[in-house]
Amino acid sequence: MYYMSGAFDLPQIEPDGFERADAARNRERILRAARRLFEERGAGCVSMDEIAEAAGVGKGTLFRRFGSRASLAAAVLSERERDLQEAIIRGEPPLGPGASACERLIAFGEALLDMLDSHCELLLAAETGPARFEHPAYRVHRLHTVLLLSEADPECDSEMLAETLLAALGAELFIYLRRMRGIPLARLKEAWREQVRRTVVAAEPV
Amino acid sequence: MYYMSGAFDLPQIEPDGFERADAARNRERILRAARRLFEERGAGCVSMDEIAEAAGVGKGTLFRRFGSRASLAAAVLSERERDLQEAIIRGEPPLGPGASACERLIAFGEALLDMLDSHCELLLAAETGPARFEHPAYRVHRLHTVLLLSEADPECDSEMLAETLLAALGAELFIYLRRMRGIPLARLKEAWREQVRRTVVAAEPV
DNA sequence: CACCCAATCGGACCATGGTCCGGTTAGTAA
DNA sequence: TTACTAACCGGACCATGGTCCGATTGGGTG
Repeated sequence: MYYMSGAFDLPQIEPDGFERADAARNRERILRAARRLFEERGAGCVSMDEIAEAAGVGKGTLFRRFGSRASLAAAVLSERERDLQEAIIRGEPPLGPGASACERLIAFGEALLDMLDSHCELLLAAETGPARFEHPAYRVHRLHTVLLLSEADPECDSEMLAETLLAALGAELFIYLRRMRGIPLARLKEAWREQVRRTVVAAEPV
Repeated sequence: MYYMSGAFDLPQIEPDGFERADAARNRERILRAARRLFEERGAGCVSMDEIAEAAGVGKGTLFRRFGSRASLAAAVLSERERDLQEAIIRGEPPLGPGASACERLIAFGEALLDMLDSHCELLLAAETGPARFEHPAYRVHRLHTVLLLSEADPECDSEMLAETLLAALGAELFIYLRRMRGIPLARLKEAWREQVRRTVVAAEPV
């Protein structure tokens, strides 16, 4: 297992690990309200004011706890993200350990595409702003990809290749291809498989 | 030459090709003011109100002519874009016709990276919003990539591969890698070369 | 229980991208 | 030159993400 366990939580602003009772209560309220509204009406059609009101909380509180809209969306997604990370670290092959690096990378991308398929709006909301690439979730995806690429080809510039490969799994592109172009999920997956296969196979020829 | 000449202009809203004298004058004013302000202070630090004021024009006019901030940024970039398209269509190899598909694709990406290096903020501004992938400039880049990929490997799903390859040249990722991670332009170019080489070479082995 | 202070709360406030519509004007036709 | 109209103009207006700071309160301390 290459990762240090516990390093992948998706923390909010919890500097010292202590949280006052009212703060904790409000955080839960906000998350519940956000989850509900996002699901009911689509993440793109819910304003922060609405979430604050639905949570029975002031706007200031909302933003102090979660910092930004993107960050709130990420927090709402964190359960799903945790599941994915769990499957990557300790799950069955091909997503988890045991399969070849190429197979694992393909499975990882497909899992991400599945997640996009069911939560694309939320992911899109989470992917706005320059902090995107510094977010713990993205870091994990990147690290995972880098390690798999290095395993497949120790010579390659895995850090860069990981970055360019992951760019293909962005929510904006996904939504465009699926919604505006009507491309089926299966074709996106096939394209990912092909892309990974070519990127990796060129190093370790069949 | 695969493209129909003249199809690559980056038109604003010019429904019937006629433009009243005052309208034309204002459009020029706006473009000049935008170009100047963007250059002076960076595209990220100029608001639409400021541009309107600098152009001596009302906000309504600004938005009617250019539709959105992204669109205005694209319009300001259109000269550069036109040069690039010219070089692709009629320029010297390896960017223009005459080189192999792989070489041309590499040269194309490097040209785009150069453009990003000198106008990343403007490109970032132009790449916001869902209309991004429908913009004439992006369409041209996509078409060019698709055709080169098909040429290199007629069997591949060139439409999808083009989309995923181009995702690696997005302004957001570029800015993150260069500014926050401090990665030199040369390394980004090398990564692009490698990515293209692997994608294409897997089809037509050396 | 009384006190205290740091953390928290919440709503007024701000900046900005984008919309709307009543008033104005460029071009045309007589 | 005049009259007419479609297009254009511009600034008031709106929605929304995000900030600020005075008032409040949780919870440890004596």
